[in-house]
Amino acid sequence: MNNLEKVVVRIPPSPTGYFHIGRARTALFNYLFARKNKGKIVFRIEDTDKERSKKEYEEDIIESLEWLGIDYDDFYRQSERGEIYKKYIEKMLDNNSAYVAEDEVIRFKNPNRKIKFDDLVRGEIEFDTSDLEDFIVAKSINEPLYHLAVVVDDHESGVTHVIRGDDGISNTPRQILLQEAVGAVRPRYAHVPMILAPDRSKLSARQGATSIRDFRDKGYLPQAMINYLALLGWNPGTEQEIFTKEELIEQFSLEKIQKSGAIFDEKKLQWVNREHLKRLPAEVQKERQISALREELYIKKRPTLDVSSICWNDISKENTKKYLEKVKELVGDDDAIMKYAEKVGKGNVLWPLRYALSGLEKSPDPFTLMAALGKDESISRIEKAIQLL
RNA sequence: GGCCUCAUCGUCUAGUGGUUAGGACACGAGCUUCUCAAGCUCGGAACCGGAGUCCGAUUCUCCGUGAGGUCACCA
Repeated sequence: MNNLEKVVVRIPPSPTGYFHIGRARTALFNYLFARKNKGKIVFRIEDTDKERSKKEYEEDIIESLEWLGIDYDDFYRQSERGEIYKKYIEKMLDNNSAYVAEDEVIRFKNPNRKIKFDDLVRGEIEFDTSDLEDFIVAKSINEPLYHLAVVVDDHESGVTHVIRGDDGISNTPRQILLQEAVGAVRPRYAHVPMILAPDRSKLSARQGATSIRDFRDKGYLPQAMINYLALLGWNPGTEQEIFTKEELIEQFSLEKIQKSGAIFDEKKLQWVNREHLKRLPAEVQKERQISALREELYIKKRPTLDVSSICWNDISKENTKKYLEKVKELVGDDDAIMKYAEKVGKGNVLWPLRYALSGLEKSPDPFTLMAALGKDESISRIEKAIQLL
């Protein structure tokens, strides 16, 4: 790449399913690379297959990209570009690089030669295309197939870098052949490894959450999602693990992309998410925590308390009862409760209070619990504990 | 099966022709009167195998093995 060339990348999903994390990560790498190099991003919907393409999926892809914060500069659908493909098919028929076979489909005339290309993440890769048959480029003059549509669109959009999943490696020689047949410039290729399921098999919907919307629905932060996705198969060469989007753009480079596939680990995603949560303003954190808490079982349904767990350490039942009665009167005034707790011993008051509210040895702090439960329910739970004592 | 690609802790990874092979997540242990599903400290845990090159290979080469991808009128 020389300095005069403007980088153009593409994000080309096919609307045949919900936007999954593998495609999202490839989209992210394209995004980071383009933004880092002040380039352009073309977002195109590959919907040449009319049977399998659905509007619902297209909408999901658009929403998911927006949620992740991956924006783009140009947008189009292949289904709206029939005239353009037609022009190229005619050209190929004219220059004899394609022909109409007996079965009426349009086939590419394979020149059967060796194709070598320099992959930006894997180095030199060579194929012998005599292993391939005369593959079909269009069902008819008005119905182009994948390989042709990709080559034409990349050419027309001036794409300079094709950054895609490594399942595209074996498609590359075919596409290079087509580029030569229609007189298109060959873009630079970068094949990134795939995201794998825990058993190292291909990720599929059967293995649980795999689409971006699943993670959005679970409450993950978009900034945590792109942070974690970026780290799967790429690293900055330093020990930094938590990044803002701007930092990712700043530090991204294709050279640091890994060659082998990576297993998606939700545990680590959870950790990255917590780290991003900590960086949010305190009020926002509190609000999020409270609304997440309301979904918890022990908040929805009153827990059963174990009498022996109510008192803190060796504090007597009588004293604990006294503390809880005082706190009961103060519910609604967190500062007053805290002041009281500091006066008579924080653990003496806060442990039984927290336990009365949650019924758990470990839980969020009592003030957050009260906020999630509301004043009335908090008071009844405290009363219940007092009764037991 | 043909072709292509890949191979460091359980997972994500750093790294080098000579290192106590580093970090993070997860896991285990311990500590902590409690705004405790947290925090802190400590710990166990890896260079797929075999040849070759070399004074010396985890690192370079070759061969195995394993894994993945791809071989559609899908993309």
